[in-house]
Amino acid sequence: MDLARPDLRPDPSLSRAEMESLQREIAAAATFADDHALDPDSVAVGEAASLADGLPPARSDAVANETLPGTGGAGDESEAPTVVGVDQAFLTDRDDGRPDAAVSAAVALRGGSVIEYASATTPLSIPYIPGLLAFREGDPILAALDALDADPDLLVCDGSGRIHYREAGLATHVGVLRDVPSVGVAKRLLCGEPDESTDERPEGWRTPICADDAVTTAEPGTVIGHAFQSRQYPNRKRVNPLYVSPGHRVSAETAVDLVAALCAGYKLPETTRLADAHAERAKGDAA
DNA sequence: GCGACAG
DNA sequence: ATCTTGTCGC
Repeated sequence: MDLARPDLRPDPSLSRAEMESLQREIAAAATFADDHALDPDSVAVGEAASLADGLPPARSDAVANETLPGTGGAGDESEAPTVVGVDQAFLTDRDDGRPDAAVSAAVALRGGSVIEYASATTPLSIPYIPGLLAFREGDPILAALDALDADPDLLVCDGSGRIHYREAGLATHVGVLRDVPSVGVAKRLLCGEPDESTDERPEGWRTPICADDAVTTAEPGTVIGHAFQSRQYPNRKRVNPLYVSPGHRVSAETAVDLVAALCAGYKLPETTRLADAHAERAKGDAA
């Protein structure tokens, strides 16, 4: 599976206490600061993909991904970073409470357009438990990333990163195991407290999420993410904000700037919309 | 015991 | 997350 930190890979038979302990190690190994200075402008998506008539085709981008013989290879500044969105759908046996499987999708974007789709189907180990989501969805996500040829400069995960009881949400978990910059985008708040009320805020508005008593590994008041109003209707009922947090190697501020740049008129960033749609397609193909 | 709890 | 119909508004 090519993990950057194989020592932190969860054993399938961990107890709950062991999973929580591993999360503290993962959080300790995580960096909640910008080290490679990903520029939000370089990942910006101009126009939203229209999911109405199917997913957009993956643009062939083999040349840009190739290392030319005799050339340096690393870090071509003229090329836009590869941003990979991951999401999953689940298969349930209709018959009698049979165990289900996760269908994970990874979609790679460069310069605002899709360059590759990948997916993987993985048996599920544990049920959903708040705070332990990464132990259910982590391996399936890694499997989808393994199926991807492109190598990510940034991962966008469906769920929290640092906004987590032990600062080790799904985005942090995956980011640390692969040692790749990552951000978490959640539709609901797991823990922490918004600085200001999130009611009826205009598009583009944001406020810090500060650690509260539920966050056991951080001083109360530590900024662990942001609420971000990515979308708002002019005349209609309110839209809930997104909860954006650093996964790994990204600061809270940059995380929300990156997600803002990846939004193109919908509540969810394009990476998430496309990964969600691809997971549904793959699920349908399986069934 | 009660409340809170990503996907 | 998943199971599902209609409904409102741009």
